[in-house]
Amino acid sequence: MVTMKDVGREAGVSAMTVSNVLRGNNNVAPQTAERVRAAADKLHYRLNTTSLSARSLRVSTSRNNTQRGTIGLAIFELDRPYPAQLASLISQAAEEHGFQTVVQQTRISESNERSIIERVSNQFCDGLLFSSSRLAADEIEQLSNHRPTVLLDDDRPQQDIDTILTPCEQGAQAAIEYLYHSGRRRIGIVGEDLKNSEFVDNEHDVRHRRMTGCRAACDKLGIRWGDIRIIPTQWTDTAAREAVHEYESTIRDCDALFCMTDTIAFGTIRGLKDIGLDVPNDVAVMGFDGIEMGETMVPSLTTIAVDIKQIADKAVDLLIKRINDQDGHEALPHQRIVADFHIAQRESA
Amino acid sequence: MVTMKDVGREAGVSAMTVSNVLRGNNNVAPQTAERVRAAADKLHYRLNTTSLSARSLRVSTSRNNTQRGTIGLAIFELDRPYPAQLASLISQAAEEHGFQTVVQQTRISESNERSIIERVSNQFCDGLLFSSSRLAADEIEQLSNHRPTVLLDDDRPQQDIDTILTPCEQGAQAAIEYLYHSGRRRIGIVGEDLKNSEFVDNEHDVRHRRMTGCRAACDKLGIRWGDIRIIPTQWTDTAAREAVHEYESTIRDCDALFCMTDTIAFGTIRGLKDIGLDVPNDVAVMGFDGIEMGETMVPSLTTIAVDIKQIADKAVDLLIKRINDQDGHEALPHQRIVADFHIAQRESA
DNA sequence: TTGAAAGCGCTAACAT
DNA sequence: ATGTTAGCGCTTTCAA
Repeated sequence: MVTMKDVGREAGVSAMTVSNVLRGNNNVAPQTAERVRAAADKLHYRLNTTSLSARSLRVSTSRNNTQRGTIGLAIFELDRPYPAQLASLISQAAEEHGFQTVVQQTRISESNERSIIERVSNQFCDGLLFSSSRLAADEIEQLSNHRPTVLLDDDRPQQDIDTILTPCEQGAQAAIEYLYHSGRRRIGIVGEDLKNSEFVDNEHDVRHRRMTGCRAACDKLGIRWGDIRIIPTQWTDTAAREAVHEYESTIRDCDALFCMTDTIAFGTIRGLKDIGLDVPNDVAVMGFDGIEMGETMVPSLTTIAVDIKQIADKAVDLLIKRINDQDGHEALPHQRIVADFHIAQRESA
Repeated sequence: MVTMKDVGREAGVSAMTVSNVLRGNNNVAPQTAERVRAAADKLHYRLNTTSLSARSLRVSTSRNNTQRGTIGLAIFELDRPYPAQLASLISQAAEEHGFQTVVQQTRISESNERSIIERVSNQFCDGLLFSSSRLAADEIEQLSNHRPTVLLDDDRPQQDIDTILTPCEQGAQAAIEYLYHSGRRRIGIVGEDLKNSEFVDNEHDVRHRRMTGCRAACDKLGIRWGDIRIIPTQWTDTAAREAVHEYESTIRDCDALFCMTDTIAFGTIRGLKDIGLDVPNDVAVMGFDGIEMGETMVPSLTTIAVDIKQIADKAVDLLIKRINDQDGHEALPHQRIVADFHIAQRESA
């Protein structure tokens, strides 16, 4: 690495003069400055910014105004539409505040999450955004050395921490009611995943919360919960498609299916086509999330369209507030925000 | 800011002992270590990594044994299937080598890319993966302080740098030939984007390379290039759908459409449905990329299925080799690798 | 098992 | 106009 000392030696001046020249201080003789610039150029000198910050921590000079922060986002999957869209929107929201976002994939593994915090977030992020974390809030608190943190869709009752939630109960309830009011009476739910109980470790899980909404709808509408058909599947399109095949007889008994995510709905519609059922004539299909793809697909997807941009914006706003108020002067109480949604009424239901 | 000195004072030891405890060096008495940890916790101590790197620039010894590396991936969009899948696979490949991946979205903006390198990658990444970069290789080289870098899908002829490419020419040629050999004679191409020429600044652009493949196929098959219909559109599903509407008369003149990406094909199929054309009976549709969604959609998408996993694996392998051989002892020549593909023959063509 | 000293690259403050 | 000194928070080295 080429240092200012090296450049100084080449130009026959001290490192200090090099520093002055390179920062445009006008207390250097023009011809000296020219010599220094030539030397820097020749040696391919680059300012080492890390050493800069060591000083600027205390000094907080002009340079600190330009240097903005970094947000770490830990998300369970990068290659599914919902988390991908969320990550993209968060990245943009942060950018508008002058923050850079670094995204990391957890694959819903605790050890991955630990590694992310310890090896990356902890090293250089000013704040953390954790989507569907497996870690308890106090462990995050510990591992992250008390960095500002906002959780996404983690509704476990924990000690003070900010969290932003998708409207699981409300949305699921609205979906069932929508199907019912459009005249459907033999309703099925695709997406409970009892086989995969390792991921369902508490009743505050997204899955459970959506199920709770379904039950609430049934109670309200006077449907016996036992009459609802449940089609279990993992939360991917291919698994959902296979589930439709596997549970064909159950499916054929339904005139409407509520899928716990849009991705599941996507696979479900494909599965229905495979077994010769028409959407929405034979079976109405409804999703949950409101991913962009739902509008383009054939048939277009009626769904609980969560305001994903709102989630991104609020998460970033809140996190940046926490970052700027590290010492808790303002003592904003910890928030629990539930995002808005609307029913995107399209072709599939 | 709380420093090691502060923690040391609290625990009644020197800063050095604090450093040893916090890095897990086992040359500290257990009860002393415990006291130090308690003090650090109490004071909410945070390691200041900026000062770290100043030293480790030169030293890079023990840190590297225990701590594995970090790869920075800069990618143009997070919420489109192809880049999302690529990012996910790269992240997994890196994980298998014990590397953590941090993903950042460039939105194809030069200033974003600069900011990513300067503010993040440069600070703590051992190597960089740049997908469809707008920056010239030598600028990356400069900005990154000569960190190991592998480019993805950037075929500009540049001074020595590794690059991994999608098989644009070969794949596009194969697509046109496939359509021709299945009996289609009125072929259209969806996805040239002449309006958006700011992004087409050189003939080594992915767009141009795919077009080149199409021309090669025409030459080989004896089709006059002028007979090929071109439907311009931006590379998103919604834009493609609108393009179908806008160019309806051109479209109705076609019996086959080659779309420059799967996402475009997705929107195109929707657009065709809108104007009452059946896929594949009225119009065959073929895509390019091989994203997973293509298999599930209705109709399932015949496409040039690029071996995305291969791209991810090779990129990560190569980058890690470069990282481990920083001083160029082995002098592996710079690579230009073109990924494999196959034709995924499905319903749409 | 512990800590003192030196120094990483850079710059503010103070000489010369 | 130029250079010297000191010190940012941390770690390596080496002495106690």
